[in-house]
Amino acid sequence: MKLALPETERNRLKHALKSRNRRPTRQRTCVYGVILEKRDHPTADDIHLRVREKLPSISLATIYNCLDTLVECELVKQVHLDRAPTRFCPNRNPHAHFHCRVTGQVYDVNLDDERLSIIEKTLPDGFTADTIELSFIGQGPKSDTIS
Amino acid sequence: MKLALPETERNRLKHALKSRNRRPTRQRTCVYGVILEKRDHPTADDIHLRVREKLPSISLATIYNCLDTLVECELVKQVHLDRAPTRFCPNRNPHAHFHCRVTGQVYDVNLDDERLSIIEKTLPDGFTADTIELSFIGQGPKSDTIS
DNA sequence: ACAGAAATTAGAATCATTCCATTTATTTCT
DNA sequence: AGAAATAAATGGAATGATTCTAATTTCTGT
Repeated sequence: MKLALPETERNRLKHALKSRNRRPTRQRTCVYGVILEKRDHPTADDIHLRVREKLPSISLATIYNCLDTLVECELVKQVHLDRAPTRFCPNRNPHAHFHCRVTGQVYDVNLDDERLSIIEKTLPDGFTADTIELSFIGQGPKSDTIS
Repeated sequence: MKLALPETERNRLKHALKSRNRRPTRQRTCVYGVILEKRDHPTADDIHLRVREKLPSISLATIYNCLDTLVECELVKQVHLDRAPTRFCPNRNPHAHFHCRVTGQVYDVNLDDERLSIIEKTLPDGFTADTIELSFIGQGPKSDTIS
């Protein structure tokens, strides 16, 4: 069973888990590997399908459990778009998301410190945010129509 | 049955509906009134409870229908926080949301044009957004602890 | 190898939301 | 105004992502 998880990432996972007294199980490693492999913001279901190619008997509940753990460990972020199924993203840098109405694709949009601090300054006195979620909805570049 | 919906708002509703060939029903008027009355970002369920004080036999399905219509008419915006129940907001100006972890309260945060355009410029070429969603999660001012 | 703790599993339960078929209200036409 | 046509409201069933539960399996430390 090849997990194809690069050394760096495998170590990151191990350390993040160990520091929280969680075990690096086959399932967790594989779920993390799948998320890193194709960074297209898959849903839990997508991930389930992909992981099953490597661990055919893994259950959806386990996928959810693993994802919860990875999110706790801050290795993976959840992406919420309306009330559509949660998507998962291994990009650990500050970034926004762009949702294309036409293709349904989700893109990461890098957020530089400059802009980030401008956005933060929007908050009135007395408010402190530990998380900022920014998303754009519109038309992406691959959605050009022919007509 | 007092609907307590100010003239301006009542007209806004009528016009918005008429322009889309939708009818200004008692239920729609009342739902809109309730949302304007207490701007605390209620859920569909909250709204159901409040509207029932005026229209005791209104069904939850109708609340959802009315809300859909109001959203279509751009009189009301949906606010999504993780996968928690959708909340509704009659603030039609560009604004962000702040979610307090401690109290669960949701606040509107005004977004000036300046900042808005800076945020928009984050998008790479080829992307055009018609909607921007910005939310902050953290501690609000009323959540001070005593300890 | 053993005891205790942590993870995985299948399936049931939850719950916001949507769908459906029917009834009721509103508008339009004459 | 009254009838026909259209839109909306209604209750209940259905959906579907996610969470929970109880039982089994797998680790870890001794």
